[in-house]
Amino acid sequence: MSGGDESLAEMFWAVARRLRHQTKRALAPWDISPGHARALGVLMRHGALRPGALAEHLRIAPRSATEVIDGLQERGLVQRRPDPGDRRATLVTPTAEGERVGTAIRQARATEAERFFGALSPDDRADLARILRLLRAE
Amino acid sequence: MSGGDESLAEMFWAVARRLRHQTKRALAPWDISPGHARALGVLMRHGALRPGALAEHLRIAPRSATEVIDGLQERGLVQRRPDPGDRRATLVTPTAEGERVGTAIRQARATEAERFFGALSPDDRADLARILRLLRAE
DNA sequence: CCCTCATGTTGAGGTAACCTCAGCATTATT
DNA sequence: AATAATGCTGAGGTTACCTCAACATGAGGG
Repeated sequence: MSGGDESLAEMFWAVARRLRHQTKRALAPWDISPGHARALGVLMRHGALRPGALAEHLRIAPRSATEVIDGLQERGLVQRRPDPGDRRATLVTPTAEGERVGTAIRQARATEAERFFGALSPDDRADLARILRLLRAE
Repeated sequence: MSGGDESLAEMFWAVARRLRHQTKRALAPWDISPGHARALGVLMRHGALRPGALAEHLRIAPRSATEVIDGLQERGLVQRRPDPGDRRATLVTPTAEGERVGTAIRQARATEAERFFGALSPDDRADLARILRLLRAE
């Protein structure tokens, strides 16, 4: 029983590593780090966010969001503009280029995920989804 | 179809995060980083390793193994001694304290994994194990 | 109205975990 | 022997985070 569980965790991490490498490969064409891609994704879903709010979504310190935004801005993927409602604050939005890249990344990721989990039968996928939901919820 | 897969990946990462936090909690009593714990585990399984071999097991650069070993040595968990068969080389082994801590960590981790995956029915665990094996193998 | 306190962002500086490259001591090959 | 390969580590760099303090602005109480 407990031996079985130990190897469940091990197998889980082995799969996680494979999935991580694969997503990294999927990102390679854009030469963007997973962290930056994640931030861009959040910004695309929300449209405009203050650095502090972005930090919350990414679960990093506000100061660290500043750096992520700096990086994306250098690449021309996002822009800062003053928040019209609060002159302390800044709003960050994807640029047109950012939208383009973000969309392409989302699609590439979906394709890679399809390839990854496509190895499973539809039944297995359904089982996996159900079990993951259980493990996530708790 | 592809939508289902996208969220499979998302769910997978959500579970991974939960599992990671939990293992970190399990490690807290020993105030040791996941990386150090992993290295100690490898050393316990192999008995004595050269830094280079440890690096291979951990999939890091040889130079980085030196640093991991430095850290474990400072805490008194491992020791270096010259390789009797090759005077260029060094052998790294857990100290008595290292064995003690390593064993305790292994047990704590097994207990935590039990708690984590214990939420599943035996059937679900079997399904998960089978599916993870498929995803890992490929 | 003004004073204090809270909030939002960022500069300065730090840490952990990795990396490469070069140097030194050895061992292996020719 | 001389040359090449191997094993470790010093020096120094990168990335992705962190905390703490400064500064500007906003909000509430007297």
